[in-house]
Amino acid sequence: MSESELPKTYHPSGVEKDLYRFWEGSGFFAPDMNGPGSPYCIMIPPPNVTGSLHMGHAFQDTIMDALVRYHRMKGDRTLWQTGTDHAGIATQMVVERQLEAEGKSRHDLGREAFEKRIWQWKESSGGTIVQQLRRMGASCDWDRERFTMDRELSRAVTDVFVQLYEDGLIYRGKRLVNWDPVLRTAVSDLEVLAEKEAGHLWHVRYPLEDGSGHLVVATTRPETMLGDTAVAVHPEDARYAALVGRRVVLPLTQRTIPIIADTYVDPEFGTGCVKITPAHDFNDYAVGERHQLALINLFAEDATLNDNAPEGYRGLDRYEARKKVVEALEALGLLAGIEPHELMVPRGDRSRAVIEPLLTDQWFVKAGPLAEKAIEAVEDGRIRFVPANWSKTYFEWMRNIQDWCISRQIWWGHRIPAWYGPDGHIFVCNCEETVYELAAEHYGEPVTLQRDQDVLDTWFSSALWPFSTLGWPEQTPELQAFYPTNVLVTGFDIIFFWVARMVMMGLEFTGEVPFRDVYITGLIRDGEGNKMSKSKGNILDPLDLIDGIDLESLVAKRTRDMMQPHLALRIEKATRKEFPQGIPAYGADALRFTMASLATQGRDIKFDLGRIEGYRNFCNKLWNASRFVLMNTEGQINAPHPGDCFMSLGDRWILAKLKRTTGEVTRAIDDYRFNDYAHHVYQFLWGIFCDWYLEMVKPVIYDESVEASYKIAARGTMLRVLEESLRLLHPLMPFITEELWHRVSPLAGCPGKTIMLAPWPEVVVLDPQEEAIEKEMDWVISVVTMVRTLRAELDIPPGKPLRMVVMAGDDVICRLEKHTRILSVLARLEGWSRVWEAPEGESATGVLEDLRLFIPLTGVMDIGSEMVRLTKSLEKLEKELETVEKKLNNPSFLSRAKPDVVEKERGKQVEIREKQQGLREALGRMETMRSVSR
RNA sequence: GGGCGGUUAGCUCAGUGGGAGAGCACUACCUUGACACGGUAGGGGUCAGAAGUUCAACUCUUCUACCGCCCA
Repeated sequence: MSESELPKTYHPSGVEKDLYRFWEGSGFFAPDMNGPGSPYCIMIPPPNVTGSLHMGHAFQDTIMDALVRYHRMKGDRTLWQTGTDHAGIATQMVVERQLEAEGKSRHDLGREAFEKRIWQWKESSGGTIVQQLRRMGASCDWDRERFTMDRELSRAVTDVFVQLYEDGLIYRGKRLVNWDPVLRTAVSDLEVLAEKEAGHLWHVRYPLEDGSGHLVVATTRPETMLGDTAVAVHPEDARYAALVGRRVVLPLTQRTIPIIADTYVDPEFGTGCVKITPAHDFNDYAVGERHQLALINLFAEDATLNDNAPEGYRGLDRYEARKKVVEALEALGLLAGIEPHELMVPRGDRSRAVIEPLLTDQWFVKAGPLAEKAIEAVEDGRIRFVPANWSKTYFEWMRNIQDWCISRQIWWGHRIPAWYGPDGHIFVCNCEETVYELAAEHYGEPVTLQRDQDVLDTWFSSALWPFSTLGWPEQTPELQAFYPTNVLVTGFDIIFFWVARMVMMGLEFTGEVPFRDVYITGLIRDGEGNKMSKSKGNILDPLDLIDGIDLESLVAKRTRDMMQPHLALRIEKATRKEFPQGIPAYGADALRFTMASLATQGRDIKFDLGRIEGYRNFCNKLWNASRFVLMNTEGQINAPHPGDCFMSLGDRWILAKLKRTTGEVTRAIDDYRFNDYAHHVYQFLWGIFCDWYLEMVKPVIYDESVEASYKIAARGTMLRVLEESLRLLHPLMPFITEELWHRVSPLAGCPGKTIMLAPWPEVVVLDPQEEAIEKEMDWVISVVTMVRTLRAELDIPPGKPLRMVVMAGDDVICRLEKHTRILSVLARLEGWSRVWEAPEGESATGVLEDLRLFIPLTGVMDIGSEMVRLTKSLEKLEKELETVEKKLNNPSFLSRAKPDVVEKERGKQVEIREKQQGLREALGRMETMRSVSR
């Protein structure tokens, strides 16, 4: 729709999808590898392939896209590398659930068929999130999309594993790890969430071996007592000092165990006497190591009791066993008491199962040496956290880093490149054929090898993402150009999981940091500040904000597939109350702008629907402003670069303001201050361009008596300013700016295929002349505002034209003469005349510096209300004067404060006094008038 | 227990060593030829509390209260 008029309201749904197709189809997202610009690269934190877009993604993707679009416009060779993560456990669970629905398990299929099935699933349903990303307007280079299980990336994973193994940084060992008994795999400590839950504290009597009495131990897990190998007390606990070194009989078993002293015990907690179960508790494990205690592993991999437990307990689930142990103790009279107790329960972040510390053979990355280099990189500033405070969190974790358990007992993921010989000898190799040769060499004859069944933690491959996606280990042109990348945008919740590990791996394998800046975003919460979660039913789907959704669909969506169906009713009720009309379609631009405007550093975000509505309105405002500009310029002569002599003060002023805004906006983006970016561009377009400039233009282009050259200059200016501000806004609101730019840019004399590749406006400092213009216009605006205020406060109909009488010096009169047209139109004045004394009759009075302004209102004015108004103003001024004079009467202030500050206060004093003077005179006249009329 | 952060207008939040800001909400008026998803004007805050540094503190320091997050 080129020549036809724009509709009165902006409808994002009508343009977004087409524009995105146009961009993607035209290849605008790809970097020009041979271009002259400096490289700029952002790696997307690869979303989980099973995932769908949530508010956190929408937030981070907005920021990344804004940065990328900005740099692309600046002429940088810009790459936004995208892709997805294979999400081992999550993906396996999705497909297993599908199988379950068919009445099958993955074991029925077998490993190979199961993996094939996952690939099939990935091809058909794995792309949800990348399609949703497109709806956000994300300008990633889709041609370079990667998946962590791609052959090239898998090769990088294997190479890294082999090298770390050869360098002694990966080892296999039997250690206590976090075990998920439902998924039956090890998980890393980061994948375990400790949650407060209600439980009990059982007090159990352990009889002394010599029958001379008993100790009472307190435990939250009585079933593990079957694996106790000691009882511990604090070495300085006088109550038990005499008992250390003696033995107790472990109830329900035939064993006796020692009483040991260890500072780990908190004498204040419980009885000050604790049981030590080294195979089932991380702290006890450490105690056991210090005291060379035996490890008795009680659990099978599904957390049922194994043969190390006494007969009668074997095969029981851990909670059944707990019940039975407690009953048995009670029967023996060994249960001293039970009290309610709140404890931290470790749960798997995927399965929600209670995690069990379990002794198993696993692969580990020795993190210490890697962490040292990673700490240095942040210390010496090669990597910078934004906000800087996050570096503390990073250091804290890095300095207390634990070895990383990287093996998982699942099927979906990168298979560990390790083989076992007949005698258990380990061969690690990046090539299956070579490993047999190695083994043959080792044993002196060909042997059969058993490949390790485990796969690697998904985060292992994610840690390589910044370079594996660019082709590493090959030295590709992409790797040369784009690594190290410029900035990583991510949430604080994965600093440990991902950021820290990327730094370690990046430094180890490329010798370089993976990124320069790490911009850490807050968490998006709901309007009340709660985390958004399915079970709370307070999730907002970014796509629903873009497209809108009716109430019934929203309710259905929020209550679908509930883990706890009883919550559904409550969620439905809350949803109906919060969104009685459903959610209107706000469009991607409004959502993005909202995200940016809320993106203040170092703070979580309560998502406020009022904001997105406001920014939808902003879109509409921009749309209509453009509509106005187009209506008045299409088919007209519009000088693209208007000759100076025909430009009005308004024209020069808006250009100066645009210049200032360009500087502010550019600085804001460079500093990752997206809220400032949003604010400045919003303020400029709405508060300055629409509210003042376009209103100033109207009299010029509508008034037939105005000479054509001035009209041309005004039209040219408004086109130029609109065109340039569309470019300033484009990184945040790509769709509407593109749509408008296609119409505006040809008229502005700078047509192009896309605003995406139009140049970013140049930052230039304002010259003194422009600053003077700003001041001049500020004054005009003050006069207009003063008249409007008088009109409003004295209840004069806004449409009624007024005559203004002024009393002022020649220079002010001269100024007024210069700006008569603007003043008359914007303040709705019929005209004005000069006087040398305040007019006699009834009139409203305003004072601006040395300008006295009177609006004669004979017979119309309510003298009483004018007196109230004047008195109020005077009271306010009196207070202001008081604070100013307090300072000026303080000798220390005069001597110690900076001269310009003192000068400023003096100026204020003069200004206030002038104004007081004028208002007092006016008040005096009112009083006279009132007494006369009586 | 250790670490980090927050407390500013009714709500959501910026801000800074020298005259308290925005958006939304609110009040009054307005179908003015871009826009009622609009216009004009306006009301509203002892900047959590206390002490200190300073000529000057919402801003810097210390303490207290409350709220939140991470780690143990």
